[in-house]
Formats: sequence, structure tokens, C-alpha cells
Amino acid sequence: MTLNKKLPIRRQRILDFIQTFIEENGLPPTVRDIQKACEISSTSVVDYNLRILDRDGFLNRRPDVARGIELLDDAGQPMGTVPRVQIVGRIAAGSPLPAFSAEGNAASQEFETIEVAPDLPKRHGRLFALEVQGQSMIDALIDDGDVVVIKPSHQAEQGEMVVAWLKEEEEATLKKFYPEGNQVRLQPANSSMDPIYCSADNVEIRGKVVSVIRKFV
Amino acid sequence: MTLNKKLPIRRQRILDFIQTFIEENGLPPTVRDIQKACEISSTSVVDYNLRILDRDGFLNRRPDVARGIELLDDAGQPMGTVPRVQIVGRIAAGSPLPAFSAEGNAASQEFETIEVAPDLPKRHGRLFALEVQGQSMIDALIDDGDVVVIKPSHQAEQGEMVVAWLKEEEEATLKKFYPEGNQVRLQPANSSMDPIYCSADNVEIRGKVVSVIRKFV
DNA sequence: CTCTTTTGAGAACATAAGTTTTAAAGGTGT
DNA sequence: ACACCTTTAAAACTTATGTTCTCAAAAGAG
Repeated sequence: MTLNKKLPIRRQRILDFIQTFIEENGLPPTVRDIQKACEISSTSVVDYNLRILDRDGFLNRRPDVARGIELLDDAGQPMGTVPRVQIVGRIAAGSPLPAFSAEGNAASQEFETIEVAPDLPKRHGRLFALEVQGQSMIDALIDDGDVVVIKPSHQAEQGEMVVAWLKEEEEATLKKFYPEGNQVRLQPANSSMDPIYCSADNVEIRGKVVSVIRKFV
Repeated sequence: MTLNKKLPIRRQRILDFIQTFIEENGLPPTVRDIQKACEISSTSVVDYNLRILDRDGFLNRRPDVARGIELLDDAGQPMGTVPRVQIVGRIAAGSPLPAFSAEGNAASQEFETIEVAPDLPKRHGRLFALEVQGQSMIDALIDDGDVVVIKPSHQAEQGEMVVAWLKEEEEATLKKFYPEGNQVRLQPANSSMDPIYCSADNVEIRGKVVSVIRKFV
């Protein structure tokens, strides 16, 4: 992963234009397309900047190939593919959560994955997912078989839907998070259900719920 | 929508190659790429076949543009883009459903859309979506703000989750559908809730629920 | 300030790639 | 057989597009 140092305005503009162009036209732009759109006086300047963007891992150039530009994401992978989120385990009341980490899993191929709309990773970064087993999350309006998409996190803002691990009960649960001094109120999504209160020490936040996906065959 | 007559082998092969090429390379092939891959003796033969595929709506050619081929799906829309499903209205108990049709909407641009994973349209074809307003669908485990993705249909199999319109009550609801002779049992997704029964005449099926999407900001 | 590195310009060049032209081989129906 | 359409071929042509060369202005480094 490259440093987050901001690029020169012109180079950033080129990058943005390429992305927009691909989205709108379904194929990468030519050097001259970029030249015109970014108001650059010469193709050599475009080429020069593309070289640097290539070297720094923002894109990939296929030499001698018309429109041979391929944008890469932060992880150096080709973009424009449908994002798949790993289902790293199943969650059910009373079942210990599988160990997951925000870091890259080395042996990542062994997990099932689920297709998600690209705006999710775009907005929240690296995500993972859990499949809910049983009806224990029904107070969170989550059914057996639903997939919960989660952004790893160890803290949360008030009101966010989180994956909370209750140490004493040895139970994972999906609730809205409300810190109240030394206590934590965990509020079900279903407003007709009562919240649970417990001491802040007993609650461990594992992640924030970003989306719930329910599919019918 | 074009007829489902099968294409000549060579033309089908060209089409398949283009799709594979785009998937693997992130940009469309050149005429000469196609020529080599499909073992065609001349570029003019490729051009000839591409013309026909263009004319018959399988793809789009941008004249004088290198790699200017764009594959189209069955509905004539450019492929390879993230599918967006139109949110054609809001649904709430007691609110009449907006008029929607499975046919192409002429003035389609005025609706909001939501990104969905491509496997949904791939499996179910043309879809639309409704945003749920209020807590009235809570027995279906659906919350305020959830988006329900629907495949238009006027009939359903036993056990499928459907959008049902209750004529007498003038109410739309999301339930599992169970025909029972002259009666229909509509079962909430939440198994702790009681089903409702009504006469088959009073129930109109508007579509099948394909997915429910809940997003958190 | 001088030296180096980065960035910008303009033009020319080479090849990648769409298009056209001409011809002919296979069909189909009359 | 004919006329007519589809399909295949080979080669040439034109444009689109990546690449390179030379020169110069900014921008940092010492």
C-alpha cells in the first residue's frame, strides 16, 4: 500500500479523469483524451505523468497497446471488478465469534465470499461479513441466513449498530450502541424490544455493521 | 429485446471471446485480437461480423475508436457496469403501491437508484426496488429505510416472500405466500408473529422479494 | 548562486488498429 | 440456369494512438 501523500493537482486530475472516463465509456482513455480533458499542452506531458503514476502503483500501462491503461486500487489490484467480501464465519447467540482481523489474511482463499455493491467498500474500506445462524438476532431484525457486512473497529459512536461481544455471557450480539457513563446501553433495532444494560467492562466492540443483506432463492 | 435465435457458431465465438477478453484484460479487444483468437483469416471478416452483431443489438461499435466495442445485455444496456436498480417508490402499510410495470419505463431517469451486487440481476432479470417507510413491515424483519428488491410477478410459489396487495384493506404487505384452497395464508418472516388469512380474491401479488438491503451510514 | 531533478512544451515518428475495396465461394428461392 | 443474399478472403489504405526527441522553465538541494 502506497503512502497517502497527496499527488500534484495535475496528476490527481489525470487519475480522476481516467476513472470517470472508464465509468462513462467502458474503456480506458487514450493519451490524447487525457490531454484534452486535463488541458495539457502536449501528449509527452501526459506520458510523463502516466509513467510516474505507473511507477508509483496507481495504474498499469501496457506498452504499445491502445488505451492500455488499467487503474489499480489501494491494494494494487485491478479495479472495476465486482467487490467480494469474505464471509469469515457464522454468528449466533452464545457462539464465540471467529477470530478475525482487519489485516490481510494470508490464506484468504478458503473463505466463502459474497458479492456486494461497490459503494460499500468505496465508503467504508476493507470489510468482512458474517452469516447469521438461527433466530437469535431477531430483535435486530436479522433473520437466519442473513449476511451482516461489518467494518472492523474496536470503538463506536453513539447510536451506531455494532457487533458487541459480551464477555461474561460469552455471547455475540448486534445492537445499537449507547455509552452511558460507566454503563453501556445496547438497544435492539426493533424498537418494541427492550434494551439491555451492562457494564462497559463487559462489552467489547468487534466491528460496526455497515449493511445487512437478505437474499431469497 | 432481440429474438432468442441462436447465432452462427463463428459469431457466437466472437461474442464469447469479447466478453472473456474484457473480463480478463479490463478493456475491449481489437479487431485483430478477435481475428487471431477466433482463427479468422482476415480482419474484414471480423469487421463484417461485428457489423451484424452491432446491427442486431448485441454490441455497440464506436467508429474510428480503437477497441471501441461495448457489449450490451439482453435489455440493450451496456454491460460490465454495476447494476443499479430503480427505487420506483416507497411502501408502507396503508399506502397504495405506486404503479410499476415490468416493461421499460420511458421516463426512467427520474427515479432514484440503488447499487446492487450483479448476481441479483443475473439470477432474476429485470428488477425494481421499493424503500420501506415506517415500521409497518417489522413483522417481516424489515425496518424503516430498508430497500426491498423485487422481481415483478403476478403469481408465486408456496413459501415465497411476496409483495401482496390486500384489496379490501388497501394495504401493501410483505409476507410469505401460502395458498390454502380458496384461502391464502400470509405468514410473517418473524416466526413469533401470527399469520393472516384472507380470501384468494382479496390478494393480488405484485412481485417476489428477491433481496432486502439495509445500510447504515 | 550553480547543479540536479522534476515538470512542461512542441513536434515528429512508428506502429496499432479501424476501414475500405475487390473478389469469390456458398447458399436460397424462382 | 438465373438473380440475390450471406459469408469468407486478401490486401491496401487511413486514421488513431503510443512513443521519442529536443528544448526549456520551475522547483529543490547544497
